[in-house]
Amino acid sequence: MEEQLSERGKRILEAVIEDYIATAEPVGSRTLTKSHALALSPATVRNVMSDLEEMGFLTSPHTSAGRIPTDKAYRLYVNSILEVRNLTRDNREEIKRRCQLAGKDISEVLKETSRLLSSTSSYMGVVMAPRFAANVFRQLEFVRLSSHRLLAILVSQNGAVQNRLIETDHEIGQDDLVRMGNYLNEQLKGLTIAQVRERLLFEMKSEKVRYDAMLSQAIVLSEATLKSDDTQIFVEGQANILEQPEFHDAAKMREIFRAFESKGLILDLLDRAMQAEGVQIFIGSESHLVKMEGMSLITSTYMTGKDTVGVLGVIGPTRMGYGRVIPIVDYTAKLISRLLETE
Amino acid sequence: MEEQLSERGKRILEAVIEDYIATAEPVGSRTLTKSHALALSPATVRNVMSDLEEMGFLTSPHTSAGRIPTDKAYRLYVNSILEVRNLTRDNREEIKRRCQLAGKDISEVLKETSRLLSSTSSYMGVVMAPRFAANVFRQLEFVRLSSHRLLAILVSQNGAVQNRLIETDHEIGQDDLVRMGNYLNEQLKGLTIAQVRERLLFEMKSEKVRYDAMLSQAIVLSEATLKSDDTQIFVEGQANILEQPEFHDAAKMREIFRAFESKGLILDLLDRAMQAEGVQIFIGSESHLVKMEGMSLITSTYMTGKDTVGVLGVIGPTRMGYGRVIPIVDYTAKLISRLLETE
DNA sequence: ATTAGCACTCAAAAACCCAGAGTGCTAACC
DNA sequence: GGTTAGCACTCTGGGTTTTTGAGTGCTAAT
Repeated sequence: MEEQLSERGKRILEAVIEDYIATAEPVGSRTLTKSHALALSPATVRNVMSDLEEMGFLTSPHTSAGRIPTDKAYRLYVNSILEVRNLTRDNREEIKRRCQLAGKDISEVLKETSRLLSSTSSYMGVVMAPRFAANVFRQLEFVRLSSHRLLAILVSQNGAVQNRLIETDHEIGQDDLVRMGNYLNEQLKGLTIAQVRERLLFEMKSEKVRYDAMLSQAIVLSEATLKSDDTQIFVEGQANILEQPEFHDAAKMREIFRAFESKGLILDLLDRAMQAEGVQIFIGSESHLVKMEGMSLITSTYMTGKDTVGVLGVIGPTRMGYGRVIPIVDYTAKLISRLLETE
Repeated sequence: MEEQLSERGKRILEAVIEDYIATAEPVGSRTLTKSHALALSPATVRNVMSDLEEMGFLTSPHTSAGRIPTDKAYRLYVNSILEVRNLTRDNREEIKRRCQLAGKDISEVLKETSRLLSSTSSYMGVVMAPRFAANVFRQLEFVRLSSHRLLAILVSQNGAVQNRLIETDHEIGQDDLVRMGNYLNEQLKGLTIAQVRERLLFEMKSEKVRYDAMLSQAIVLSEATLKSDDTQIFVEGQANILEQPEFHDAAKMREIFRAFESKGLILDLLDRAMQAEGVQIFIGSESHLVKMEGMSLITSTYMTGKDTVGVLGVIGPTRMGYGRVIPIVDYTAKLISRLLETE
């Protein structure tokens, strides 16, 4: 059944996919012979297309329309037919220009990166901030806001900052805070955030801490700081998606927006993408998420030094310009990695 | 020309508005007499409606459709007809429950507030973070990330945090940073952020600093930290807007999303809303922004202590449930003010 | 002043028709 | 054999026409 795909079959499949990517319309034998210079008659093409349909690479929405590629076809396409174009110099320049971290908040940089991805690809950009837990602890700082309220600021090696408001039962003076801070910073130096957490839980039970009210207070506070590691995700350029003809229909639009409103869905996907290093492509139903039907995701991980710390990418319709977008994602990820290098 | 509106006229106008709010369909004399128990025949109602149209309170999209309220009508409605309902206990409880700042990032709290506004109103929630420049300086902290890169963390009185990555030319040691920090914190205590900035620019030129390389370095660094006060705005629940029948049409949807993509538009509006204290309502074209045609904005300022520091609200179609939404916005703003109190 | 009655209007929905793009099949062709 | 021309058939989308029904404005009666 699964007979080998002939060279000609491939060529025609490619042509169909490219036509469909360009027009978003089902493509028929006739149009195909015209737009692509295949030295074949429509009738022949029809036969081949019929075969491709049988093999599961094409479907027709109804009997007398043209045919559209299936997810399986896209998969084949990106795996073995597509040749990735190089980025133009302009593109590269623009990306470099807009990924500049000096003088900015780190999350601001990531948001800008997301915006950048969206505007250069003209689909949706998505960036997942470095997972905090995997980062290396750098410094913990307490700032007293009022008698019962203080602010904990946690800084990681690569410059990511998290802060938490903390309400305390007892009054705490500024000098207490400084002492606590010093103690903790000493203790926790060089650990990853996840390790820090373990350490704190462990210390909570130790003899020494048990008899020092202030220390135990400090531990409790920093524990509070660490829990709830809500990973930040930046999704930008949703309006771009609305431009795509396949989503012109209002109901579909709404569905998509609802889906992306809670970041949970994307988080799942990106988490999965982080398992492997480098560029990855999820096509439509491959993600096994119903909501992602008709959409593809191109991601790449980025790193600081040797550790994969995050992932970024582009979400668009399955019918997206893979050849154009893949290098954008790839290059951007590499650039971010370079920027985040701790030297 | 501008004759006085009769009592009956008001009653009917109210009925029209309420019907239109409920159905989003032009309302005719017949339907009106049925839904609202007016002891009048359709014909009479027609006459009155005709008068209202002449006075500019109603328009008809075409001759044989019902009528819809104009912006002017909404204005009259919210000013002198509408009676604001009280919040239900449930509503109040939910708002309280979800506005909880302990253990969270301050911007996380604001984002959640925005989400809350959107979900309780079922329109779009919007929150503008406290304008940083107006805040009172609390602490400035430098963290050394690597030999040429450091992180400046600026904390304001109410717990808002901004941080910036800074690249330096010369190498700077950790102890230098501590000394700089101490010096600056001493100097800048109690000033507003805006004043801090002025002060720094002034100090840059002073004799004392000119001859102390380290100090001048510190000044330059903190200047870098302060510039670009990008006010954060949180807009949530855009998908809610898509649910509204008046935006079912795809082109309109896209337009709205494009408009809100750059936060500039909203920023303008919110800035204006911040001029006056308390709840404010902008109806459709009143905002003089073409993009806001067909949309209304209900805002309220919130404060820490006696100072107005930010503004939050709900954006929806002009045809929105004012009576329901106004108290939501009002209550939320008050709650946030309470939470931000420095004690 | 109010209302019943009536002729008139208009947009939206339904019904209808037609052209065009596409298919599958068969038979001829190289 | 693979390829192609020819043909009958199918379906969708777009345009036109018809119908329907809610709504209006006016006039005349209450």
